[in-house]
Amino acid sequence: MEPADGAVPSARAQRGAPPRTAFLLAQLGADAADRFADRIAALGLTPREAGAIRVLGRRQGLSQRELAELLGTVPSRLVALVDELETKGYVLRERSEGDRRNNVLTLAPGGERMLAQLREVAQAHQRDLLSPLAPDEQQTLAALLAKLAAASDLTPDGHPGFRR
Amino acid sequence: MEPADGAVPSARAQRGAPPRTAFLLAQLGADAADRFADRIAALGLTPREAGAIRVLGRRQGLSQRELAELLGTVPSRLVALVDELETKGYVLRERSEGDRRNNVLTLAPGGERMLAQLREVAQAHQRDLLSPLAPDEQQTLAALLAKLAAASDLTPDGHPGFRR
DNA sequence: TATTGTTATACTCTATAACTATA
DNA sequence: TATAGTTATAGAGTATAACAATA
Repeated sequence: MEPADGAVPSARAQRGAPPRTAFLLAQLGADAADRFADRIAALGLTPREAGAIRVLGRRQGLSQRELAELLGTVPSRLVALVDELETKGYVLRERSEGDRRNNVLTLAPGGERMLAQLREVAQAHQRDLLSPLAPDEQQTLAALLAKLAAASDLTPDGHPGFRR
Repeated sequence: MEPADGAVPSARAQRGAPPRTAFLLAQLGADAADRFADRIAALGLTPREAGAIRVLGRRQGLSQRELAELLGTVPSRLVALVDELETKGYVLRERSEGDRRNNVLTLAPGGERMLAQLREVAQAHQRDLLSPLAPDEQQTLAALLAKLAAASDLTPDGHPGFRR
């Protein structure tokens, strides 16, 4: 009862997934996050820092509260994070002119360069991660994961396993 | 090679997965782990406790060092964990007669009952998690994840996202 | 001397809530 | 009074290494 290798013998298409599939998903997801964390550690970044840079690359001018919301964290935790990114030259933090209580966060030139490096690292990471699968299998997996994500209420920017 | 439902236009089968697939895997895996943690919290268990019970259900008589190894953690962290499981009546901790330095860990009757409950919870969890997918899609996903897991060096008992 | 379980210490995270400055 | 950012404090979690018992 375990050919399950070639995938989807249509005879038992009714059955759904074998018992440990949700466990596997969690295990592989955590492993993927760990491996990505290792890669960006070589760039001197934590997963959270990388996440902040990635978000700011798409939406410049956020306030710290807005960024905290998008990252799924709390404003007070952003202080040290932005401090660090600022001293590293990746992020600019300026007082808003309209409402001087707000900070306006933008990517510094160094942040843009780091973002480009991050994209390359992410690409290499994904290539290695999915290399056991053939290209068409990779596309199938991507489509199925996208379907699951669409059905859940995960935000595109939201934290993945950014707990490290 | 079947068009796996709505996905995989075979014209671009060469291309592999779209850019954010590894990110999605990490995000969905973390979400799955969180949701499972919520469910077993209703049973009064942490993910780590559930993992220990699950492992002991398959391999009775482990020492604390062996269990630590299987769970991917450190012996000193097992002390409080086993203390808790013992007082809850799920695990028995006895001195080994052969080598009195070792503890022999087994599931108490209450632990067997809890294991049965855990299996039901895991089943419901997976059913809900994968419900956005049709049964044949679920099987396809399971096969692809299994292929990835086989290619990596993840142990069957190893910690998934058991960090909570 | 080496190993198992245990304990103790220090260190890192995190959450929570005060505090300031603006509005 | 309310809000954005900051700071402070306390709490949980973890790693590391010292320790006692046994081999």
